[in-house]
Amino acid sequence: MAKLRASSVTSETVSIPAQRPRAVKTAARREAILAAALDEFSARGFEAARIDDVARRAGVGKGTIYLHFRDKEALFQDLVRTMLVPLVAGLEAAQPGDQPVRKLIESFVELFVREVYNTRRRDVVRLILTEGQRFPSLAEFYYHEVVERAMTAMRALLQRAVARGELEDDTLVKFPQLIVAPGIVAVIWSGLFDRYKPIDVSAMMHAHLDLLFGKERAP
Amino acid sequence: MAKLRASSVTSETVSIPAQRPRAVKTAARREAILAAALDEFSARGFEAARIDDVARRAGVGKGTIYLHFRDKEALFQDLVRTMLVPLVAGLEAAQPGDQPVRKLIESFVELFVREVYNTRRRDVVRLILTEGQRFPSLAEFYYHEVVERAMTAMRALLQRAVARGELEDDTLVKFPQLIVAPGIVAVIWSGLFDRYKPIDVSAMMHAHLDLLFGKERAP
Amino acid sequence: MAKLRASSVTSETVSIPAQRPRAVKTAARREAILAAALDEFSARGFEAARIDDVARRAGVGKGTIYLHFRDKEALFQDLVRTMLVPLVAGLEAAQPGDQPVRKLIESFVELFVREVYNTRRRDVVRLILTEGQRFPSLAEFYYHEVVERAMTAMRALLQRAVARGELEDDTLVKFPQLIVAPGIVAVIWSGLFDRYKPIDVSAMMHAHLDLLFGKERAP
Amino acid sequence: MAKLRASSVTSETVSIPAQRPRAVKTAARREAILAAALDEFSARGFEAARIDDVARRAGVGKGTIYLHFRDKEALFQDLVRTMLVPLVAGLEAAQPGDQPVRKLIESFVELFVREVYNTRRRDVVRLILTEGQRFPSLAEFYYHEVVERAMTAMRALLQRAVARGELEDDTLVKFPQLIVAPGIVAVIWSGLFDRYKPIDVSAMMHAHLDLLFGKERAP
DNA sequence: GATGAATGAGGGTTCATTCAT
DNA sequence: TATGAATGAACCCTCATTCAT
Repeated sequence: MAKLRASSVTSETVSIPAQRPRAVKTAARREAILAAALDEFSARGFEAARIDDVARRAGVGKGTIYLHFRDKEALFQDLVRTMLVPLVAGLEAAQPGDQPVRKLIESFVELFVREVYNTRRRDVVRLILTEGQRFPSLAEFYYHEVVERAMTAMRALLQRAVARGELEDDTLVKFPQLIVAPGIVAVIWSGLFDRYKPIDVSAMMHAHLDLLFGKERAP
Repeated sequence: MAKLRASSVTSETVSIPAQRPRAVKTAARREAILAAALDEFSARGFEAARIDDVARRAGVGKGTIYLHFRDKEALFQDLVRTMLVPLVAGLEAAQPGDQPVRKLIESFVELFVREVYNTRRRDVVRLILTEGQRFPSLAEFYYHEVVERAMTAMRALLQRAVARGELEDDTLVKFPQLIVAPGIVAVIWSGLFDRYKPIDVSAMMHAHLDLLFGKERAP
Repeated sequence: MAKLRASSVTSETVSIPAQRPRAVKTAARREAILAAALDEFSARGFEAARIDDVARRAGVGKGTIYLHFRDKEALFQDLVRTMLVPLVAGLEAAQPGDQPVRKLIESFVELFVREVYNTRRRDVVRLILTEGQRFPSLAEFYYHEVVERAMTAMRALLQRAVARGELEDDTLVKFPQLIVAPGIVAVIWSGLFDRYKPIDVSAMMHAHLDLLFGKERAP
Repeated sequence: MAKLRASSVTSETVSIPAQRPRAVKTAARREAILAAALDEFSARGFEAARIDDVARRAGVGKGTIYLHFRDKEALFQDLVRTMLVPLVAGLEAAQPGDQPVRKLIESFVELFVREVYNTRRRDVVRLILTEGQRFPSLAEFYYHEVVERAMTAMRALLQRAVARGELEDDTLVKFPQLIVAPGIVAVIWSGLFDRYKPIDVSAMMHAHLDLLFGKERAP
């Protein structure tokens, strides 16, 4: 599981307003803008979010945003890419080793819960799901850089599970989306219905794995 | 399966500009506006959609829209409710009879594919998923009127399946969302990635059922 | 004083929806529209008043208004002329006889209070004062048909008062507006400040006459 | 009379587009907008005036207006208050000294003619008279801040005139509005009828004073 | 670099007017 | 004659983007 560590992913902004080299201050500003943009885009959607509010929230002038991002759309796309690409990198670095496939997938699920669902990245993922259609280049990027690669990796893994007898047949190999479907649903659900009925992602996803792989024996 | 027919749902507008009573023409106009609105909202999202374009597409003057809907948001919400509520009614009318639960769920899945996924209603569902967060009243309506009721019905059904021995345990009873998750994912996917890799919902959902209930014996 | 009666001025609408000759019904409708228009124009001003509200208030369809008046402005101008012209006619019919001038002017003041200030005509006068500037043709009409004629008549009267020794000099002959100024002010005041401090026009105008002509001996 | 000087009131905008601190330019812009707004509101009335025209006339972009004023109504109300409040302050600073009351009132009349009637403030006053009814908060402000205070001051003055024997009785004390009535009428008249018969306010108001206080002996 | 005042295209909404019924 | 659904010009206001300071 340690192998699935997404190391470079925990970039939390720390602001020490003391004397720092220009480059550092610039980078910090960029981070502040991205964080503010995530807040605003998540709360109101891409179109309704106002650059003015992003600036205010980031504590910078409106013009400053345009020093870092060409326009509103670039800010949006950079935001999405900046916050998800490192994660994907982490994913690809994962070494199957010789564990049972189910364990690996469980690790993956836990990584998702820990590093995505329980962080701001959940909002980024939700933005892709909700706004992606209006940004074909983003959808394309995300498809080729994330979805396709993840599915390929997944398929290899699942194929191995079939070969090992961990899975009865190759149904999942054909539709690896089924593995992540509950995660997607949880992200959507949390945006729409959490106030009415919060969802326990971790429990749901493990239940899901039980259904796919058979119930785990109690430890 | 016939019992899951959603009969009154196929209202397609046909325009014969001949002599028709005014009421009919007015209703037809309303339908045209709703259809155009669905197109525009789906293509660009709520915020970016322009009333002007809806009007043009519907073949009416801009002011006419305001004779039928208080404002842009009312148009959006009416659209969503108008197109989904009849379906829910159909769902609730479904009689379990004495069929195996799996058959019932298959019927449900097929109804979804036929009456939602393969129709304009897929776009309506997608609009809820993508815009619902910005319309709390819509999310609330949809949660109480559709999600909650559907989950309750589902749970009863699944409970019966457990009692009958059709399901090994009550995992699904706890997370009935898992039944529909692939459907949700398919709706999202079709908006984002269909151009890169179209998805076969029906096959995926049946594969999903195979995983949950065990593979069906070949017919 | 009886000579200043403005007889044909009390046209209050009475609606008997029974069988009436067409012409009568048409005229009644016109009256209803004018009455409604006065309400709306007075309450909101010419620009802000909506034809729709006038129609609703008059109990007719919106289109009906256009059967009686060319457009919104014609409605406004007809309204003003319809309700004031008969009054002016009454004024001109006044015969000085041989009464003291002060008595005549008092009669005039009382006519104003009774037939203008205490009736809907006050609102008409206010509309002229507040909207007249934007309707040059109305201002012109009103100047030539009412103001100029009234001033000429007034001047003749005042000249006589000077000749008779009822007035010390010809100051008022030069500025007959001074006679009516308090009436104008009262009309304006009643629209702006009556809720804070209602004004007693009659008392104020008689006080004004006392100042101009000397205090009347107690009766 | 010098005591009634309304000194800080003659702020005419002078534009030297040279190097000026931003604050100055911003203030100048605000003034330009107010001046343009007065033109447009006076010419067409509040409702009919277009923000676009105000902007064009002020030589600024449309959006600029909204940097200075919340909306059209705020622009209107700020305009009225900005241009009259300093004057009222001037009024209140007036010291009666020991002059005859008539002299004081003459000074006041002359101040009105000089600083109101012969300036743009006449248009502001006219706007209050013609639009005030539709802006209750403005009417209220104006009543409490100007009318009421002015009337109180006036009454004190007139009371003194009675005590000194300058006035025969307290008629004017009861209706101090009679003092200013000709001024109000002149403002209205100038908007409606000046093109047909211009009015000599100063002469009219002095004639009015003659009538109230008795004719002045030639100097 | 950083700012925020200024801009003006754009879009939601209103409402006078028309005209088919 | 009477109606009110339909229209679209008009207009207020917002907000992404620019640029002088």
